Formats: sequence, structure tokens, C-alpha cells
Amino acid sequence: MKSPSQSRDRGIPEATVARLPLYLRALNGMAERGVATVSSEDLAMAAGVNSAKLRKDLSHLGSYGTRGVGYDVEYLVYQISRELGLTQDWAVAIVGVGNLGRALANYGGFVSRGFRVAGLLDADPEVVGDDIAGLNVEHIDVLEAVIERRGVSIVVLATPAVAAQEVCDRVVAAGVTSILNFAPVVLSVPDGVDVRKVDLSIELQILAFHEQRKAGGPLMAVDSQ
Amino acid sequence: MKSPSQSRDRGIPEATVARLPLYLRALNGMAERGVATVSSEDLAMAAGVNSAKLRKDLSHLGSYGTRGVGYDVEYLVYQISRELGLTQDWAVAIVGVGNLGRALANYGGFVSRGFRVAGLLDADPEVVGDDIAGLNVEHIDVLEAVIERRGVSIVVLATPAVAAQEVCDRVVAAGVTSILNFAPVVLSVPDGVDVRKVDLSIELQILAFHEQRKAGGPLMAVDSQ
DNA sequence: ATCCCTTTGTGAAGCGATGCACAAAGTCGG
DNA sequence: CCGACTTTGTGCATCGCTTCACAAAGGGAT
Ligand SMILES: NC(=O)c1ccc[n+]([C@@H]2O[C@H](COP(=O)([O-])OP(=O)(O)OC[C@H]3O[C@@H](n4cnc5c(N)ncnc54)[C@H](O)[C@@H]3O)[C@@H](O)[C@H]2O)c1
Ligand SMILES: NC(=O)c1ccc[n+]([C@@H]2O[C@H](COP(=O)([O-])OP(=O)(O)OC[C@H]3O[C@@H](n4cnc5c(N)ncnc54)[C@H](O)[C@@H]3O)[C@@H](O)[C@H]2O)c1
Repeated sequence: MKSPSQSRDRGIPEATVARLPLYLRALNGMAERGVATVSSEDLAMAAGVNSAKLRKDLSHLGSYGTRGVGYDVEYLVYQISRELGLTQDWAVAIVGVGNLGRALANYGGFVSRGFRVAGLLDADPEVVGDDIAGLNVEHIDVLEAVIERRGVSIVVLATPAVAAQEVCDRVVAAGVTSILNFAPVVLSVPDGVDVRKVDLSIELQILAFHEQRKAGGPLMAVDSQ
Repeated sequence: MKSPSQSRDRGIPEATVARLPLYLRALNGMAERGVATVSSEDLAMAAGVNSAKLRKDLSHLGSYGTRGVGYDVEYLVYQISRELGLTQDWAVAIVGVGNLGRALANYGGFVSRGFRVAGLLDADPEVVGDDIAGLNVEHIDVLEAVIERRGVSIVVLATPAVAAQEVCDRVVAAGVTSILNFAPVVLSVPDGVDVRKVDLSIELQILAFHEQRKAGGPLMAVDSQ
């Protein structure tokens, strides 16, 4: 039973949260092209979703549209940004500066909006000291100090699988509660810690499953992004 | 036992398909450690899911367990591999050999199981001709020839966002129906083409949302992987 | 002020996924 | 061969998300 707390309904569905960045990206593109207002139909098209779903998603944030007109692009950009917490700056540390870690460090795309790479850490003495994208790679020994001093609140894990849980335990102990994990392991974390994983291998296997099915029978329902 | 009859249950839920690679990874680890059989409880623990869910997932493939005992690890590895289409070899082409494309090409993890990088393609003359992980980077002009001659059925897109849709159109026209997209754009494809996307920026934004909420109010439900 | 047109916001139905709980099916010791 | 024990496979209630469909709300023309 839920109590009828008439206060602010901060219960935004997880599925909605996952789509807000998509809307935001589409809206930013429109703002750049000078579009002032957009209908749910057009925005849904740009984001690749159903328009009713888009309207319901946005309704969770509030009533920011105008009936008969649509949504003000800039205003909506601001509202979604605020809801996602992008109006503040997030310090991110990347642990494991190998092939993938380097690519991430060099990637300008996420630094641009709200996220700032505040630390690169690795265990390999060969790697420590390297300069990558203007940052010096530090030794994993100073992990806790880096997290604390630079206010790191999100850690990206790009170490080999065997090291991931150990590093995870350390960053959690240091107070981090948001982790993006690229290592192919199921991390075990205490309640209150958020782990999201990106797993290339799983994605390929899912594609292979559907590909095999297409080759087999003529009955299929595909696509989804 | 179950005979490979013609009446296979092809209606495996998408959510189940997405978890099979997780089970497979856990099972492979157990097989390496010499574990012969495993209960749904233990396997679920290793994969980080509910045991009832695991049993229901596996029941979609058939009745491969033994009541009172559990599942034979090697047999289950084979069955899941077969279901996912990993008993055959998949030729993968990577288009866009920049920071990310290089990391992917150098990554041994997915080449090991069923997937083989059969081509690296880029538009930049500076990059074309480079040798990466034993493969020569070819010019995007020969995309169609590479796909056709080497039987490429899965394409990994790692080009800048602006080029993604154009390259996508070409690979689809060349007959590819499975695409893994790293570019931050919503690809538009015809029915029957599977697109999966990996979007670092979206993952970070979702983490930021929850992080902000944690800092704000004391009412939260977190974690999920 | 009134009418018409467009588009939002949402009630409600539909659909698939989740997790509990247990009967059925198997093992194993005696 | 039996009876205690273990673990699977699944019926069922529930939950959350999606989609349809439409009343309500606003803008603009006359
Ligand atoms: N490269 C890819 O395309 C790719 C794709 C999918 C998944 N992954 C996964 O991402 C992770 C990184 O992949 P990669 O290709 O960059 O591997 P890599 O071996 O090139 O890099 C790993 C880095 O982590 C460092 N490291 C090892 N132990 C450490 C520790 N305890 N603390 C800090 N740093 C440590 C190593 O020194 C190395 O620099 C792996 O788990 C891999 O499975 C990579
Ligand atoms: N690097 C990351 O960590 C990261 C993370 C998330 C998303 N992404 C996305 O992945 C994509 C690649 O990122 P990156 O950092 O490797 O970029 P990059 O600029 O280093 O590499 C892109 C490569 O694509 C090539 N290219 C451009 N147009 C092409 C075309 N028409 N056909 C073939 N090749 C073409 C370029 O020559 C270049 O080598 C981008 O869309 C980026 O937004 C990258």
C-alpha cells in the first residue's frame, strides 16, 4: 500500500528516465537549427518513439506543453536537463586506461555536456604518467584521494574483468554510488549503489540470435534500437 | 531426453534472449573451474538474477534440467550457445576506425566466441592502410565488396554521428540486417533490420539522474545492472 | 464572442515480464 | 522398494510499460 502523500511525485518511471536523454539530444539538434517549438509528433519521430509515449514521458516532468501548439524547444531542453541533473557538473574518473579507457578519455562527446573527466587511473607502471587528452594517468594507489579531493561522483570501470570487482569495492568504500561498468562481470554492490553496464559481447550475441532466426524461419518481428 | 523435433518453440521473449549471454558467461566460468552441475539457485546468483526467472528463461529452450540435481553445465553451455547461434562463426565488419573503432578491433574478448572481425573500413586516407590487430584498414569505397565477399552479416558502426545514417543505408543496401551502432543518432532502417545501440552518453545521464535524486531526497530505490 | 482547428494530457485497456508458491519429478540412503 | 529430501518447471497473481482514443485546452480567424 502506498501512502497518499500529496507531495511532489518524484516517481518517474525508469523507462522514461532512459528515454529523456534521447529527447534531449533531439531537442538540442532542433535548437541548433533554430526551431522554436515542436509538436509531440515531430519530436517523437526525431527520437524514434511513439508520440503517445513521448507525451506521457514528458507529463511526468510537468505540463510544459501548450495545447494546439506544442513544446517550446529551449524551455523543454532546460526542464529535461534539470531533471536529469545536467545543470550541474559531474566529475568522472576512468579506471583502467587500456584500449577502451583511452578511447573514452579521448572522446569529446560526453565531456561537452555536464560530465568532466577528473581523473585517469591505472595499475600498470608503463601507463601511469602518460598524458591522455590533457590528463595525466595516475596510479591506482591514489584512487581514494582522487575521488575525495576532486569530488568524483561517477566512476567508469574499464579494467580487465578480473580486477573490476576489487576496484568496484574500493570506489564504493570511497563513497561513490554511481558506476558505469565496461568489464564483462556482474558486479556485486551494496544497496544504494547504482551500476550500469555496457557489454559489447552481449549486444553481439543478441544480434546473432536474431540473425540466426532470420536465416531459419520466415516469421519474425525485429528492430527496437 | 528431448528430440530435436521440428516444433521448436521459436517464441523466446526478448527479455530472456538478453539474459542468455549472461547465463552463458557464468556457465563458461563454472566449466573452466571444473563444475559439473549447477542448481538454478547458484547459477542465478552468479548471473545476478532471480532464480525463478532463470528457470523460466531456461524453460523456453527446453527441459534441460534434472529435478533434485540441477543443470549439467557443459550441456547447458551447448544448448544456450546453439540457441544464440554461437555454434557458427559470424563475420563482423567495423566501420569507422577512430578511437573507439581501434579499441574494438584490438579487443580480444568477442573475437574469442563466435565472432570474427572480417573487415575494418574508414574514409580517412590517413587511416586507410594501417594495420590494426593484424587487419588492414580498407577504404569505405570497398564496403559492399567486403561485405559480400567475406560474408559479413553484422556491422559495427563507429563513425561520427553525421556519417552513421549514410553508412547504415549502404550496409543495409548491401544486405546486412544486423547493426551495432555506437554513434549517438537514431538510425532509420527498414523492417527486418535489427539495430542495437550502445550509448555511453545516455548511460551517464541516467546515472546522473539517480545521483541527483540520492543527493536530494531520502526516498529511493536503486541498482539494477 | 464564437467557431474551428490543432495538439496536449490522461483514463483505460492491452501486453509482456516478474516473482511467488507448489506440485511433479527426480535422487539417494537405508 | 520406500520414504525423505532436493530442485525443477509452471500456473497464477501482479506489476510496470505501451498504446489507443478522446475530452480538454489553447490559438487564430472572422
Ligand atoms: N576494448 C573493447 O573494445 C572492449 C569492448 C567491450 C568490453 N571491454 C572490456 O573493457 C575492459 C577494458 O578493455 P581494454 O580493451 O581496454 O583492456 P586493456 O587490457 O587494454 O586495458 C585494461 C587496463 O586496465 C589496467 N588495469 C588492470 N588492473 C587494474 C587495476 N586493478 N586497477 C587499475 N587499472 C588496472 C591495465 O593496466 C590496462 O591498462 C575489459 O574488461 C574488457 O573486457 C573492452
Ligand atoms: N570514443 C568513445 O569513447 C565513444 C564513446 C561513445 C560514443 N562514441 C561514438 O562513437 C563514434 C566514434 O567515436 P570515435 O571517438 O572513435 O571518433 P573518431 O573521430 O576518433 O573516429 C571516427 C572514425 O570514423 C571515420 N569516418 C568518418 N566518416 C566516415 C565514413 N563516412 N565512412 C567510414 N568511416 C568514416 C573517421 O575517419 C574516423 O577514423 C562517434 O559517433 C562517437 O560519438 C565514441
